[in-house]
Amino acid sequence: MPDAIPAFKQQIPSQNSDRDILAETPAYDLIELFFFAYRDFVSDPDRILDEYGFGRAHHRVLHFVSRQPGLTIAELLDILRITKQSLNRVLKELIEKDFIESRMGTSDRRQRLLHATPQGHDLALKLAKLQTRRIMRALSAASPEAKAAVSQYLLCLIDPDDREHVKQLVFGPEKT
Amino acid sequence: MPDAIPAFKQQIPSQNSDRDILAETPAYDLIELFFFAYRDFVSDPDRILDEYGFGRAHHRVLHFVSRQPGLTIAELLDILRITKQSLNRVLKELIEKDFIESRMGTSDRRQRLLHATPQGHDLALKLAKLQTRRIMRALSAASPEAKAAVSQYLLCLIDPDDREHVKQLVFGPEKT
DNA sequence: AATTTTATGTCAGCCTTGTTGACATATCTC
DNA sequence: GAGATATGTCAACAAGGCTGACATAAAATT
Repeated sequence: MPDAIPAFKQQIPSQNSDRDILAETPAYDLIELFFFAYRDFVSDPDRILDEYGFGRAHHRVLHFVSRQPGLTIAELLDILRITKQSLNRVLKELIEKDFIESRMGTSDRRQRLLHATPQGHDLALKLAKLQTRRIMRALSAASPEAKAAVSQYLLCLIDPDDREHVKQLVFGPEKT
Repeated sequence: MPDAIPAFKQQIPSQNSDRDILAETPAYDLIELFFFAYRDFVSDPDRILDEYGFGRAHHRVLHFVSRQPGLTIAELLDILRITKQSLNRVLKELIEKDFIESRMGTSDRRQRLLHATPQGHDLALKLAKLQTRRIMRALSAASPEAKAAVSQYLLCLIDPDDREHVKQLVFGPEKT
């Protein structure tokens, strides 16, 4: 992946006080904007999920299953970072209500390969479009390079150990 | 599709495909990156809060009270968008453990003006610095204009009705 | 002065979604 | 065949949301 242009990458090392201030002065603006943005970002889906008797936990599961047909339980647990008991509760409801189906693995028959049903895909898409509308509105108010900057920023907020994994999930397998 | 006002029904036909793609193709990358980034962003404070017997809810309350000494209950409820009962549960604990103190309002004695104690400010600052470290790491991997782009983006993700309010909270009262 | 509205506090109970621990089953691997 | 692995399930608990009802003091209105 393309690194930042070296000339822009570094700070001015001449003044230690600058570095200290950067390290020690809290970035209240970005901390708080992140909170408010996330608060509103998840509120759109919430309203619709309510109509189906689902919550945010159902949304996360449905989203990733819809995006990656054939996802296994273990992979899903790794993405969501919750316990299998927590996952199972919401997954069971999604299966019972016919939004997700669970097929036995072919190569390893212990695994469950999760797939969204047509109904499941519809709901997932509906919710994704809602959030996309909000995103597009925000991007359209910004510069053309904003999207790349925002993606890069969000990616680097993620724990370094996970970054490659997330990149694969989000942008698909590398073509190398 | 139901009737629309004819003149507004469609844009210039030549650009319809562009607009449709923008409106209809989900921005999966930004949706998912936002999820993963938020997941890790809140995980740093979580570890420390645990040592104090606090959770995320306590963090939010302490953060905004520490940032805005003299905040009232009503203002805090408006920021957090939770019920007073939910707020009261965590606020009571923060007051009992001497991280926040509640003073009677001077002009309106029904109000409670919330202030962080020295201990409260210390913890709030510690957590903010932790998150700032993550933010700075992410910004340093990006272009110099990234910070402005990210701020702008996050701000525009917020509900339009709230945007001015949040701007005031985050950037302070305008000098006009 | 009496009434109404507002800001806050509190009790009681419920829901969602996270947790831990223990145990069961089928299947794969060695 | 033995052990490891992927998943399912039961039970209990905790955090942090919610609603509804009711209480109090102080401000605002009439």
